[in-house]
Amino acid sequence: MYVKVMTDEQMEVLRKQISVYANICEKLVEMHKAITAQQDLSGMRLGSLYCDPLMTSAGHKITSRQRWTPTPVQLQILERIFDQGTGTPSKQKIKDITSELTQHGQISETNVYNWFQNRRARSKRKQLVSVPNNIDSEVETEVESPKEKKAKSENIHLQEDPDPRTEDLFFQNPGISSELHSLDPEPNKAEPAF
Amino acid sequence: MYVKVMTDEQMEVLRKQISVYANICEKLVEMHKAITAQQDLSGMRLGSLYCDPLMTSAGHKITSRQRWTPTPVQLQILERIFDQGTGTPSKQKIKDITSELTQHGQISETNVYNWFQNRRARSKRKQLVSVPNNIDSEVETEVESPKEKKAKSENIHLQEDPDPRTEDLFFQNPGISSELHSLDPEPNKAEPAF
DNA sequence: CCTGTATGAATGAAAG
DNA sequence: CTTTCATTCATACAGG
Repeated sequence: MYVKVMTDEQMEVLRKQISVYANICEKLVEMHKAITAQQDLSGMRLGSLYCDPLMTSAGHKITSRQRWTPTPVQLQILERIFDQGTGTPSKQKIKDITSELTQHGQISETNVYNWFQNRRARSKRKQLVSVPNNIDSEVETEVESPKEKKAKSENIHLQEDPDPRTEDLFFQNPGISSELHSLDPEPNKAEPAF
Repeated sequence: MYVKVMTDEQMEVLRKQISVYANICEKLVEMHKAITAQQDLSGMRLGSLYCDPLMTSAGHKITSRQRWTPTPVQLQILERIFDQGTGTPSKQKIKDITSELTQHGQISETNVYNWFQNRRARSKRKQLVSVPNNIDSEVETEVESPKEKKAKSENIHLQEDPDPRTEDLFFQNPGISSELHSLDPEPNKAEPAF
């Protein structure tokens, strides 16, 4: 049998794309309902399009669950390494750690990388909070870090985006498409009519 | 290297699912536009789904969003340019791009520059290969083939998930509502994978 | 069931 | 260019 080969990454991309669509649909339907609740729209039914092909009857989204969660063992090891002070376990180190942790459950280098990033960042934030010396007795939308050179309102470019026409924009491109092209090495049309 | 193998049928199913979503979304949007031609929907973002007008408390000015975020259109354009292979855009190029994008939302040259930097860097990191067989774990200066022939096994990592139900459903449910003509999921991108 | 919180992941910006 | 930091988004999970 002729088969195609995909990497896990590609699989993930596909899953995401579908997820995105599922999400949009959900949102649109919601919006639609809200709006039409007060209008007559009998003529505007969508037919049977309404629901989601990708949702199980349990209401569980198929596209969900993609988030890694460290097992207790892994977490323990990670914490230990983190505490060793070896700040940024760059590249090679990551690989080592990953392969070690792999024996205690599914994990990838990216996971490890992210974990350290987050661990570090949050550990830092924690400290800032625990230093109540600086008082901002006012509702500050943001805490000015005393030790960080917050080059804030400098050349940051905000974007309020009051733009209400977002709907149109959203569909012009599935976004992740750029990584999907190699999925179709088959000279056939993209959508063989069978 | 781990890869998943799909049959043509499975590929087809996936493609169809995406098509269906694309189609539904299109219709919903269309309908939505028709209905809300003059209604106020601002604040309802579809993209990230936050319907947050950013007016947190007592009219405290929205100090948030100090970070630029590309609008879908901008992103699309950027991706396209990126895919054209013309790596690091020159200074002049950046200017051009910026002015083009300006028409689709607030943006600065710095934003564009950063975007390309990041895009490239991350795209490169994508091809991390964690081949356990690959011993000789010396300094892995392994720069991969010029073209992406990566087979990274980056993916979703489930652990001893006692709840395996969703995983399998992914490829089933080919049937969805009727109407669906072939909507090409991703018509372009002729990047040679080789 | 719905709301709040912890935390994995994504990404713009900046440092090195 | 490569690596790191900061902020934000989204989700798993606990509590009401």
